[in-house]
Amino acid sequence: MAPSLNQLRYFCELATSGNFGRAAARLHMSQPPLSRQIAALERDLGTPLFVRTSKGVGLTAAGSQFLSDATEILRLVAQAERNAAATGRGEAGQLTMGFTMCAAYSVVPELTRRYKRAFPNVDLRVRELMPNALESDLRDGVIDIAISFPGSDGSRFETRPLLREPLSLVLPERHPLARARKIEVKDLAEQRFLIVPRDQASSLHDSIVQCCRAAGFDPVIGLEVYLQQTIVNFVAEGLGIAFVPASMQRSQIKGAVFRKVDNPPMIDQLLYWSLANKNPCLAGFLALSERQRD
Amino acid sequence: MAPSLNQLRYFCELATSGNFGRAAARLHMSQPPLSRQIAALERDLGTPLFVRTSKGVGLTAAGSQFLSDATEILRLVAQAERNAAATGRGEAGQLTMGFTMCAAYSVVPELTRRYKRAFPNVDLRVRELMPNALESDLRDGVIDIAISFPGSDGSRFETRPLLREPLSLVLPERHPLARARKIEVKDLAEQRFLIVPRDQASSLHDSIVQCCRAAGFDPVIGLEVYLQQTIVNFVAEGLGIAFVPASMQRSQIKGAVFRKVDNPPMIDQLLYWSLANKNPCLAGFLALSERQRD
DNA sequence: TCATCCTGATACCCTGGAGGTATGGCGGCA
DNA sequence: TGCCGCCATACCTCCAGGGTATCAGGATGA
Repeated sequence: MAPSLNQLRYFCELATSGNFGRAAARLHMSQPPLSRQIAALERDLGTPLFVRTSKGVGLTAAGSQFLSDATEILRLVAQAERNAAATGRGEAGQLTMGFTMCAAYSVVPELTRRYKRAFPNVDLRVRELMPNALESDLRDGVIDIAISFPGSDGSRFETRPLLREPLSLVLPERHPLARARKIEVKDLAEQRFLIVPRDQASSLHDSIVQCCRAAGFDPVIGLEVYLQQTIVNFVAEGLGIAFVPASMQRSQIKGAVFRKVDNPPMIDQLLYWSLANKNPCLAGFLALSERQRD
Repeated sequence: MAPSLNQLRYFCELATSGNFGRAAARLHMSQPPLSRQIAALERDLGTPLFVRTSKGVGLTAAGSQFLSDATEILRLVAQAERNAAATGRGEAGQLTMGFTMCAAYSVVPELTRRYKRAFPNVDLRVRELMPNALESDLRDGVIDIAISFPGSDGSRFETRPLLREPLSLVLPERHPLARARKIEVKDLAEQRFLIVPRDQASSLHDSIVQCCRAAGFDPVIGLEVYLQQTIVNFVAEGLGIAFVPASMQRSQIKGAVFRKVDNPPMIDQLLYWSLANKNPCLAGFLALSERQRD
């Protein structure tokens, strides 16, 4: 017969009290059942834990060994209770956030900082992913939250707008337009654009194309590039010009300059999550991201 | 209400089985009480641990957290049971052995080697002590076992003879007698003896003095020295000659040579222990030291 | 579409074990 | 020697935890 947790508690109290009567009082019970429980424990373990004398009890060698083990067990049980409760409330556990690289420059840093402060015991993990990978990872539960542009089909997920930011024009530093005091979209009609492929980030692609059309021309696509970061690098190398999220300016790339334009294309950063996701940490994150919006 | 160990067992089995019916079968119980116990556990912890579907159960985030904690707790409980039982049988725990330095050269190495092999889980500690300190340390429980010469008053303790060994004569290497083919005790009548004080090790002291008297002279005491090891060092320095346990030869001291003599003084190494000592490891040690004698 | 079969939950019963009180036996102490 | 404090034992009570029977709901296949 295995020991019960109550027996461990009784044992620890008796070991520290050194006397059945006092231990029983502290345990809010009478002395005889305590005697019996300790006797049963010793019988189950197959060895005496206490030496009984006329003025109390002392630990045997097996008793001291068992005292340290039992204390540790009771500590862990209390810990496990707290852990489970905290995890259930979303105050502990693990939360994985996926985002496209360029979101990392705008909302993600501030959001993670605030979340870590509000939920210090949650293990927050971040993953940088290609925009089209976010959807499958979100569905499969690889990530709990995605931060990205409006996608091809986000209808399966819940969304919340996080940020609406203008796109900035990025030019090679020796480009003639880099010296202009003011740039309008129609000035770009003859330029070669670097742009993300439509199947990767339709909203970003479409936003740029429609902005050009509103200015009276169809943009000339020089090269299709997946990552915003790479686009900026390629612009710096003189491969063309591009519209990228304004927050990309924070990445200091030598050879590329950023310029504002009138009526620029706009892009939304959205928060995606799945209602099927039962991670309790999710609720805390959503509450926090909502507060940020206010 | 705190969880019970049974609830932890039920929880772990259910978490691995993934289904109430199968888990109940493996636990040799019926399904309804299992359902109730799990429900009670969840109520006590204040958070659901499982998501129930029509084809089984899955863990929530709190559930996975609790699974790892509960598994660890159950492992520790089993471990604690084994520990206590082993300690009770003297197969684990701690045993402290005290001995005089010169015993370290004869019986102690072999004894410790055999004990460690027979009881690998006992933490065997050794202490080198002055002969007269052994008695008080044994009485106070600082050491469980003492190995020493017959003392002034060992009557309070149990004893068992371990070894009876002759004393060897130790001489400075340039001493005239060092070249003699044969040495008798009476040849030493004019020599200055280094000897342990009588209050430190009466039997060793008396054995030497009586051996000399049997050869017809009272030994000339040149210097009284506490430790056998120091005696050998002082002989090497030319301060006198001495009788020391033959096993001291293993300590290679430059400048000292050992010689056998006819009818040398003999000395016993005794094992001392106290009946009041309840350390379960003691019995194993005694059984083992008895077998060695055979 | 409905019967069937799986799932887990609920209602009710019954027994064993844990706690309570009263008391016994024993050693230390005045 | 009688008293006091210690722990163990005897006996009672009650409820927690297990059992059986059954319900409720979703999947599945004829």
